[in-house]
Amino acid sequence: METRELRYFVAVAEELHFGRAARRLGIAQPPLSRAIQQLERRLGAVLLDRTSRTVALTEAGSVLLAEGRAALDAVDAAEHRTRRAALSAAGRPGLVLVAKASASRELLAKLLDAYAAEPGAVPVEVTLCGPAEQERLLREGRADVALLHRPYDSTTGFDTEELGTEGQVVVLPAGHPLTVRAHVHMADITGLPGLPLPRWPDPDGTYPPGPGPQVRDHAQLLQLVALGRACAVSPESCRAQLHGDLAAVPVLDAPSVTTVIAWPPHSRSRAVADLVRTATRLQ
Amino acid sequence: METRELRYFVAVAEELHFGRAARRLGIAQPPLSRAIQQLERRLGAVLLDRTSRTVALTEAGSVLLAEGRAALDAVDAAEHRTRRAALSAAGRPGLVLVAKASASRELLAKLLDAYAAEPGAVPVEVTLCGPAEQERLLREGRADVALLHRPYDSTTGFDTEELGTEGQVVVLPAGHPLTVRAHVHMADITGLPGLPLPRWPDPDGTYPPGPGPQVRDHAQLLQLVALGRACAVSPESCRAQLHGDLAAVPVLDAPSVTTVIAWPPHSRSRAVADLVRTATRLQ
DNA sequence: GGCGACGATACCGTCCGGGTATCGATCCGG
DNA sequence: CCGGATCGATACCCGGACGGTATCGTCGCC
Repeated sequence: METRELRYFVAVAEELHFGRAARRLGIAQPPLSRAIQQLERRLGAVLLDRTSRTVALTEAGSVLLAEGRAALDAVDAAEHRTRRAALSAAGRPGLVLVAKASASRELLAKLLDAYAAEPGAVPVEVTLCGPAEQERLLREGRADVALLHRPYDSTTGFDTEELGTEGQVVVLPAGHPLTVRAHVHMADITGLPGLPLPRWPDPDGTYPPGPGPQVRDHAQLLQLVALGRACAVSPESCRAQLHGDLAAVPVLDAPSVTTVIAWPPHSRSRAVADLVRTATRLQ
Repeated sequence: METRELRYFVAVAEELHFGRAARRLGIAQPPLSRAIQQLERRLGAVLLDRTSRTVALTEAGSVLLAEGRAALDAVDAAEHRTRRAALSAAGRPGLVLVAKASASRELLAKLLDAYAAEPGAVPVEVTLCGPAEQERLLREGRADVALLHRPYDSTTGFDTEELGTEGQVVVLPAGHPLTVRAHVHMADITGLPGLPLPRWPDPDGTYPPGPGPQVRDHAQLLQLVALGRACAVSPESCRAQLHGDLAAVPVLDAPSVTTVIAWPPHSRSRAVADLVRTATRLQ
């Protein structure tokens, strides 16, 4: 199977419309129809049920959609990592580490300092981004390592090492009645009048339906909490980032959050291995 | 990047010889040279240092070799899984489970029975193979789930659930002086006169140098032990497979072995999920 | 210094991927 | 019930990319 065929199929499977898919791919519709037919013939499988009005995925088709996306990601990753390897041979950027903007600044600083002190350390570029984006960057080979937070981030398909576990706190506007409590339970804060929990985007960038404000990152969220429009359940370490308008109370029954360092398997890079080793030795 | 280019590059990178690589690919040498040049131009990276006498991988080249192999595996996997999905829609084979021939028959039987009793269970085909082969089958999409043994098998890039941990025993010919002991340590059995530990093949099928007989599977190994030509350190559960000529003694300081069930990430199959859930509920 | 091995280059034919035009089927409005 | 619109499939044509053969340039080696 050629990646071209895969790209074509994925486009059609996502659009469920040959015309739109062809436009997205920048080709005409007839060659696309032909390519899909050829692919089906070669695989000996019907991938799409099509009438002249509708296109639907078959069982085999949805398997190929999922697997094909992963395969295309792997090919893209190979390309990006090769380019990056060529550049870093010619000079600068050694490693790209991606972390959520809300990640513990303390842990990150400690890690970078400790690694920089290692013999043979290479320059580390830090990319901060919203949640869910990290996974994509790592999968596509635009980053070498990521700091992820289980159970919120999926570590599926990556190698990981645990760096530490912490409980969670609820972040509230200063002066909220609950802030006098030594601790609370989840039941105390779900459905708090006027302070809904926020909605985070799904991996595809859309928001699940329901109440609560839509947020993209932690700074936005804290802003909303300070404005009295939301409350937030976050790892304890976020307390270091709270200012006077905000208060935090431990939530006893919230799932604890594990910070992990994650990297793509097949990574043969000594730099990644060194960084991971440094990270695991931190505590 | 097209998979054709990747396949070409991987062939050259493995052979380090354009002529041989071309023969392996079934094409002539000039088109291969051209294809590699094109790839290098498109990537903007030198992948191979070549003189008219030698070919060597650059840094970027070895990155592309590792990443490219993984990407090609992913593409092959997509193809195989799609074919299998199309077949299973048309009838039989539901899941392929791959286990080492030496795996605990007891656990395997329990798992298969329990899963078969689940509502909506599909037929499970069991493939037994030597160690290291499982990883390949799973990665290439020829199998859906595997029973692996940490730390011997690499679970890199797979999702896993632990099924249980057990200690190890040393398997000796019946009547050997050590068999009267209640337990031993590793130091007692390394360098045992006339009873070396065997050598297992590396993932590429070759054997590491050193003393000790070469073995491919557990049955071979037990045969050798019974013949008094080797001793073996194995998980406790192998005791169920020992006959009169063999004896087992616990090894206190051998690393304990964890049996895990592993499956490829992106697996959206309900059958795999059911089987895994069944497995984790076993104990 | 000449021979042999090997990768690069030159040149050519063919097949395949992509384009335009059109068909056939289905849905929808009147 | 009919005509237009929409959408995927088919027919046909063209250009470029891929593969093959012949040959060159270079390097190592006897």
